[in-house]
Amino acid sequence: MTPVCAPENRPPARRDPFATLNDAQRAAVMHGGALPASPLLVLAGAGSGKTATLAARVARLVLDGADPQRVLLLTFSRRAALEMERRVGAALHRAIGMAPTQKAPSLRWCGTFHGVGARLLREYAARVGLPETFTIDDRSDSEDLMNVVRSELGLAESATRFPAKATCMAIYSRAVNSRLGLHAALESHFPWCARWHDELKRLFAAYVAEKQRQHVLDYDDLLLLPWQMLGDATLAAEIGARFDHVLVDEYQDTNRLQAGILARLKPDGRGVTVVGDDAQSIYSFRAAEVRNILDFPAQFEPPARIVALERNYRSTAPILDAANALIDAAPAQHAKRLWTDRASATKPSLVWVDDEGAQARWVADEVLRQREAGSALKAQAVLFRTSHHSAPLELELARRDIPFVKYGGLRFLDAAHIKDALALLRWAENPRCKSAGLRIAQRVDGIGATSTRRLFDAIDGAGDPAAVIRAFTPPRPASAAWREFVALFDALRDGAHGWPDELGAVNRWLLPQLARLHDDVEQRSADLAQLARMARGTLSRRQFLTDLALDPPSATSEEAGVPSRDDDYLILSTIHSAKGQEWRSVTVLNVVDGCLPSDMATGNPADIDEERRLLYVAMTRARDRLHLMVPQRFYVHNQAAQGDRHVYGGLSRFVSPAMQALFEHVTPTRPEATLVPVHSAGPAIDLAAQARALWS
DNA sequence: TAAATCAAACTTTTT
DNA sequence: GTTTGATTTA
Repeated sequence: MTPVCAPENRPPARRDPFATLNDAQRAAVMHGGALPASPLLVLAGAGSGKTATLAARVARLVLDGADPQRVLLLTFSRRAALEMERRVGAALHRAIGMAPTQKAPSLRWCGTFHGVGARLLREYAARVGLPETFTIDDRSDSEDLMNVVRSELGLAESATRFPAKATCMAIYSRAVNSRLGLHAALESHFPWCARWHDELKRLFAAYVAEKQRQHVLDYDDLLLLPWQMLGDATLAAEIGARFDHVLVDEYQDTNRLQAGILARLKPDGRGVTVVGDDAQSIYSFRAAEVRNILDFPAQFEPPARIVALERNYRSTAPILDAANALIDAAPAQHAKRLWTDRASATKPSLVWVDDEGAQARWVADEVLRQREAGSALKAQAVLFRTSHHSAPLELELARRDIPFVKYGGLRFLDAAHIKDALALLRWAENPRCKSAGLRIAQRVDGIGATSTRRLFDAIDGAGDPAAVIRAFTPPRPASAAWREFVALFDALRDGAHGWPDELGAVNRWLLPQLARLHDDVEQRSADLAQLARMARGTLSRRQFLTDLALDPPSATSEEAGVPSRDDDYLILSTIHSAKGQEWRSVTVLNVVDGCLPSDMATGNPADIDEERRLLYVAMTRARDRLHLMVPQRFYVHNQAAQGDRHVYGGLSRFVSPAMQALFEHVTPTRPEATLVPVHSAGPAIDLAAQARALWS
């Protein structure tokens, strides 16, 4: 974690929690004095104490009399929000000299744009014509709904293939979040779908109508609707006046819609602080717009003040040199240069291994070596571009009994049985919700697609959807099973079991259905029990569903296992999920062309630049040790055209010869001599020619 | 006629 | 391992 006390290790002064800040940090913290100040942009390089500075600024504002209830703090993830709240609390404790047991004033408005958006929409629902009981569809629910509408409009049967549901959703989302509209979204990011413009427009209109009919919001609505709400001058003034200070973290990863919300909330920028680093912008696939941070200062008259945090407290000089060399090759943006005084004789290493198997073995060896040398597993992380890149390593770790926790990729909530349980709750909460209903109805033994369609045709026209569900006559063979389901549904509607006990009833009903459909009921049953445990801390079904939709558990085993708190485990994470974190030792897998940059992202120069920043983010997570792994050969699964095959990638194009010189080169000795060096000269004998000669 | 069952394809990154 | 499409079964 980035230290609040700078490395000089001065004892923290009791009444001045800011004594340890460096000059730039202090400037950011003190900017503007007590009243809402002119806008401020803090350019915070990797490891420059960004979180500490932002937390200190909030603490300073509160000490100077700001009302914590009137501070809006927007973060990128719920995890970052919690961390920020903790740090602000700690800084206040130190400043006021509170006992550690005393609670610091809590920040009521600290969360993600989506989370805060959902909250505002609930509060203002009545005034903007929204049903107060709306539920939130996650991305896969939205895709399912898009698929339903797509079929209803007959687009699935087009002579030439119409974009798949996920693509349709991506286009819709891009059009909304970029605020550029359908035409521009297609031109810039989906040119191969541009000829479907008119059909897509029709599809999206129907999709929106369907959401409204179902009292359902998707992720994009949580930004779009607040933005539209703030388009009303009266509401904008009223809501804007509720906040004296608005601070936004990770501003480089906001999209135009989010920037629009900020602008409508605080048109003159008074009291606004944004923090970020354009070199770490890695979310453009989610329509994040680097221009937000680049153009921020000039939005205002006079322009916003810029403070750059350039001193890196995290990494050793050789690691930082390598990272700087990498990012220097990127098109110049906000100019800044990270420096550190953490000298070290240890260069980062480039580790050349034969293939992914050798990579997994080497990493496991190295992890154990470092642990023997006194570095806890938790202080070490292995990062990778895509979730499945860690699969061989996970096997190797399991084989050697090395515990690990994986962040990113497939989530707990993505498992089919967990979705079933949540869909059941969601359907009880909102019987109009089709993505939930379609899923659940078909879990009932004897109910399939046709019966479900008939059911929803009836629901669509009805005033009381729950009554339709109760009165529905299923096909004869399914009637007993349906009665059983309706009994559960009614109990959930009436709150007969109470919250969170009703999850027990849900699981009792669901398990037999799962047993019928899958054969690994044990694990699924354990997952459902885990879900029930997670529900314990929540107040109501609605809150539980909202929380989970907006803040899914980020690690596959974060909530799953029962690893006691002091257990030591290795961290595995996608680079995206590693944002904002740091470890003593970082190993990056598959630093080869095709993985980094991903072959999915080699389309245009902007995509390549983003892949470079991704590697930059990965490298700058390291404090003392950094290893970039270069398997000479790696396996590609299930390619549409050729099936599984090996690919000879070679070192990532981002690691230029000049940059390579900044690394130690490690070539583990090979156990056997059967491995073919990739860069050997031409073959001395030509077996292929001999084989051909047999038939000529 | 509808549901269950079986075979085949598909997996970037995430609020 | 899940989702989709095709075939078999009630």
